[in-house]
Amino acid sequence: MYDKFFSFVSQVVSFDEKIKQVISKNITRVSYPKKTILLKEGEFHQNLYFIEKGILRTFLIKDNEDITSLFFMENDFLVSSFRFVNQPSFENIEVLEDATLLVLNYDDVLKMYKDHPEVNYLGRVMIELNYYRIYHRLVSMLKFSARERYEVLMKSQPELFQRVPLTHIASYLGIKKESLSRIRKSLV
Amino acid sequence: MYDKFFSFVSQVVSFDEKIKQVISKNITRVSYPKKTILLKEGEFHQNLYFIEKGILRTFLIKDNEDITSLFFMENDFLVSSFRFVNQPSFENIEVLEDATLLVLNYDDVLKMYKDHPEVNYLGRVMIELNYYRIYHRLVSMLKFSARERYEVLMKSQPELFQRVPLTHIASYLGIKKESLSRIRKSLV
DNA sequence: CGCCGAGTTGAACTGAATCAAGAAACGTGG
DNA sequence: CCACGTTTCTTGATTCAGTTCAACTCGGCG
Repeated sequence: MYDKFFSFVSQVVSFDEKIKQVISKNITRVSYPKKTILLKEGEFHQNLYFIEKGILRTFLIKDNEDITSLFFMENDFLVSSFRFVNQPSFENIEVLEDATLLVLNYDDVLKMYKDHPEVNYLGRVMIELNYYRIYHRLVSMLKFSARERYEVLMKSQPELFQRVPLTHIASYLGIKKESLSRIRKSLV
Repeated sequence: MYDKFFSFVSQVVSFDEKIKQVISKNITRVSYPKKTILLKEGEFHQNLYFIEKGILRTFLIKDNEDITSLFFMENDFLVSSFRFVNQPSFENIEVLEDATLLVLNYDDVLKMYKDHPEVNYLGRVMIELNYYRIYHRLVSMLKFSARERYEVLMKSQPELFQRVPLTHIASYLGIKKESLSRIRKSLV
């Protein structure tokens, strides 16, 4: 049923059948077409998503400008970090490419964290990995120019450029789409 | 013995005496004078620090330039994120203000994570909070100008300006010290 | 076929960097 | 406790990376 999910997480923890049952009971599989908005600024984020297929992004609005903060794709876990501090989200979540997601209510997840140490173990490791990723993004903002950041992204995630509009990649890199366009031009 | 530590973590989990014993056995309290380098680029980070007193920073070197990525002060937990992926660190750790730290070997921590779910629970929550913090820094880099980032920091962490040199604050904000100086001048 | 969103190009502008020089503050040894 | 050297911070003049605004191209879709 959720084979892809369990085989992915088996890299981190080994779940016995019993715990797989428990987790499975809390999962719903849902498909959304692109452009679906899963969360709006100001709402409380209730869900944790595991992405089986597709691409999503989190984004913020500032002065009519739309800024992509993160992309999520196959095998990523998505929880708005506002959930960690129990505050309404300042960000939005959008489906960029038709997606099938495993949805877990985050309160259910917290309950499993308490009742089933293996689940909490998985949660800790996954967030450590996400932490590592965004920390490196932060560092690259401090350390690299726009062009360098583009080159790093191009090398590390070339498929992203095939799958999402350049506008979103530009704001993700912290630059304007015109600048991205010029950087790309200067590199052919 | 480690009252300050246990009273701080009691906001998150309630540890019984037995587990406090286990943890205490793995703790060493150490004091370092300012300017001590606790980790150098290229080394593997072995420790997790809980800061009882003092200030530390993580920083990177790029072209003879020194870039502060994070500050840590009282009640913060510090682990280099490279530890999460078992890679040598690209960053350095320096003591900025005479510090007393509780030191835990990270392998011991991992062992406690496996053997004692409560410890893993604490670990997960602390990293969630750290994730939230750096995510917001990342977002502020994408969204705000240098001046705005300065104002936000000034409002949220005014004590930082009393305790660490402006050079480090400048690189932490992603700007040069000259620019920080001019921003400060223009705001009096 | 025509519209619409996404991407490109150009010209002018601007926020922050760079380079260079001084001023102030700090701490270490006599 | 002062003196001297070192680090930290400020100021000015100039340059440059990336923005802004506006017009134009292209490809997809109704």
